[in-house]
Amino acid sequence: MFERYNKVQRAVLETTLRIINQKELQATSMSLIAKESKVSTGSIYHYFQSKEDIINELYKAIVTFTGDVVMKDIDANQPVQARFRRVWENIIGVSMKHPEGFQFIEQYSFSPYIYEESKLEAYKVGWCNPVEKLYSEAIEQKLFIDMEPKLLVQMHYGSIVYLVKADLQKYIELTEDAVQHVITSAWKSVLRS
Amino acid sequence: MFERYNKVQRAVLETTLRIINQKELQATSMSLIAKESKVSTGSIYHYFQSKEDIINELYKAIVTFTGDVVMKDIDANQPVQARFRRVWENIIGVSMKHPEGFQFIEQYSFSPYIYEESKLEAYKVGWCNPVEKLYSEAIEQKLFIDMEPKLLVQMHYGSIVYLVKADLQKYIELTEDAVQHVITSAWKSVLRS
Amino acid sequence: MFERYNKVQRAVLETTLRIINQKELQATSMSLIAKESKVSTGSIYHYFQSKEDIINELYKAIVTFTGDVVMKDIDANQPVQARFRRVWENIIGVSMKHPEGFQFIEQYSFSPYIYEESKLEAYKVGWCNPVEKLYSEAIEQKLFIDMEPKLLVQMHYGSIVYLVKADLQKYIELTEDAVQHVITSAWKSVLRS
Amino acid sequence: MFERYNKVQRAVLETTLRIINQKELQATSMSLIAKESKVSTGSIYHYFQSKEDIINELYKAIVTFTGDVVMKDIDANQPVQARFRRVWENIIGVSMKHPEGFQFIEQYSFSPYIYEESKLEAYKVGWCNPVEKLYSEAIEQKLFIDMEPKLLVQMHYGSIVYLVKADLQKYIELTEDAVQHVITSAWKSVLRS
DNA sequence: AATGAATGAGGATTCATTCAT
DNA sequence: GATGAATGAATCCTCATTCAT
Repeated sequence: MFERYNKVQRAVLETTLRIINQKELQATSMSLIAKESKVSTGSIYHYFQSKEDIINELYKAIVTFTGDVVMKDIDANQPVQARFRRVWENIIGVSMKHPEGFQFIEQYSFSPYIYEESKLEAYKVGWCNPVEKLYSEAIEQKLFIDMEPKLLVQMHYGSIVYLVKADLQKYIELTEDAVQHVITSAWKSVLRS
Repeated sequence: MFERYNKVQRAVLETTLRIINQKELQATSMSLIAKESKVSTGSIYHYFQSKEDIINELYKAIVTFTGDVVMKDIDANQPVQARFRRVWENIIGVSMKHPEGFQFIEQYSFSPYIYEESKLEAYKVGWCNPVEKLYSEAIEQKLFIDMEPKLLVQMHYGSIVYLVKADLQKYIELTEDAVQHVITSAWKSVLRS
Repeated sequence: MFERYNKVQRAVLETTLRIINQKELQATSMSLIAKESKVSTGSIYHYFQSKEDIINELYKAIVTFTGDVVMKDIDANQPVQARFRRVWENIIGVSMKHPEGFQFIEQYSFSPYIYEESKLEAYKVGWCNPVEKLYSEAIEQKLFIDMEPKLLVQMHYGSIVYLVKADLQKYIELTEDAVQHVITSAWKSVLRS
Repeated sequence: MFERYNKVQRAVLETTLRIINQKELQATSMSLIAKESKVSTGSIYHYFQSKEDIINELYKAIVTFTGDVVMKDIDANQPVQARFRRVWENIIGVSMKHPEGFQFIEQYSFSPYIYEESKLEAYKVGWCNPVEKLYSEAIEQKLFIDMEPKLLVQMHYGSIVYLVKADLQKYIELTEDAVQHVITSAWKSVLRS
């Protein structure tokens, strides 16, 4: 997840992600990060400008990683439906495989702690934009109802987020079978006629 | 929203909700709450056990209020589809009418700051349980696909949350027309056949 | 010296003045001030906005106090020479009687730690302005050479400062007799002819 | 100013002097010195024992330099008055030509940061001692009043310091003409009769 | 009941100094 | 000799909580 970073940065980012999921942002003190990552506070400040900087770097790294995973095996020559299934399978897959990353993004993507600039950068490298284009294509092909693609993507992503969250909280169990049903539901929900 | 509380408690809860939405949990200090609510810290601690207690009380109050509003005009004699529409209309309506309450619940419902006990209590008085029952009914009537009602409700609520959030962030515009389409989509997504 | 302040503020200001003279600004930490003044850091920050604020308050308090003492017994009806002697006697007197105040002003009146605003306020309440007026009077009466009064006052004050400093450092001994000679020297230095 | 030092030491001393004048001692960090002087912290610590050591070396270098400049063209055969004028002209001249050096000495000559040992060494190579001897000579010749030469020199140096400071702060303007008047004043102030 | 001054542990951050390369 | 990454004690300051009035 943090391949592009050096050893120290990676230790800090991994530790921060872990602690922030266990505890909370306000309980995630620099001294705790230092202790758990076995990197002195001084060194942390050598590699990061501030606590905010760590959080933002974490945010960008996770969004970039997720975007890559989600779009990796999407073949533009395949029919829309196949790509639709694959994209959502990938999003669900990466979310469940990396619950800490998923929860972090969930909790902090609307927080003032994340700079507007980070969000813009994230939008460029994330899966959101390509998926919106896929929806546009489906609308043009008269497959999907004629609504704002952004809106439809948010609607479907919201479903996914809440299902994965509920699964992580053990409120429901999101089996492989359920995942397939859910994607089918999403497909049906926006189908024309 | 806070009718069941006395004057002082109401002032504190209202102020806390306002500040926490403008700023953040960590920037919402007791002294700021005291100053803005014109209640001394001493008095705050007379009516609430701790800062956590205020947050939890807020959580329970909002969930209760929302549950009441959502279920108020639901008539068990009406057909499932009518109740389905009305429920989601109400949920969207109350969320958009009380954005601070909505955002607060969104941000803190998964936070360790909210005690497990508060969440259980919220479940009892919130709209979640009755809506799950409505879905059960629809499944029994062979209207809806045969999946765990909890799962379906989460799925639909996730859609709603993300659309309302996107609207509040001015990322999309959730018009009255769009709301109707969205509810139709939700209905279609779980319809049998 | 700090009559206009309350008990806590006085303890903090007195302690800060003492430490800053013994040590230095950079060695005068808030925790040391707290420990020595027996006021908790929290309380210090209740009465002062910041460390800078303490230093600036100290500055203004000392300048005000010194200004009052210096100008207290100056009678505008007395001849220029009598007032001249009395003013410089007072300045030397208060400087030697309150060496910590004197040294503090000496060390920090040119420091960026003292806000421009504090300096302006100090100028209004200090002895500098009235003494410059006395010099103007002496120049108008053709007693003193025709030079900028500000310049002459600086010149004389510099002498005094260095003599008091040298005395405090035990480099010289500034006896009562020496003081009288020094004032006579200052008088002679600017006398016309 | 730093001819007796090697290239690295010179870079460090020059940079430190510049920064310390712009900012302050506490804002003059080793890392800043390293960055601005383009000498690594490791190298700085190879040539200097500590930060204090740099400051003390700076102090000694400036005092030595100033002493040399002030006494360079003083001819013991000239009459006392000529030497008196020349000495003070030189002191004012070097102070105004090297304001950073002047301000540094001013600020730190009474600071605990400067070791007692540095001050003693400075006394040996500075202009203070020779000028005191000049004053002794004048007293012996019954030219000057019979007071401690050290005291008189401090008195006159104080005047100069305050005038130069006031000029640097743009509080007054110390023209060439004013300088001559000031020296005349100093001369008159200690003249017998 | 109400007040708000007082507390001090804990927060983020800096910086003189060391040391492996 | 030269480098600059690493260290961690110490910095200023905040804030949840208490308690005398």
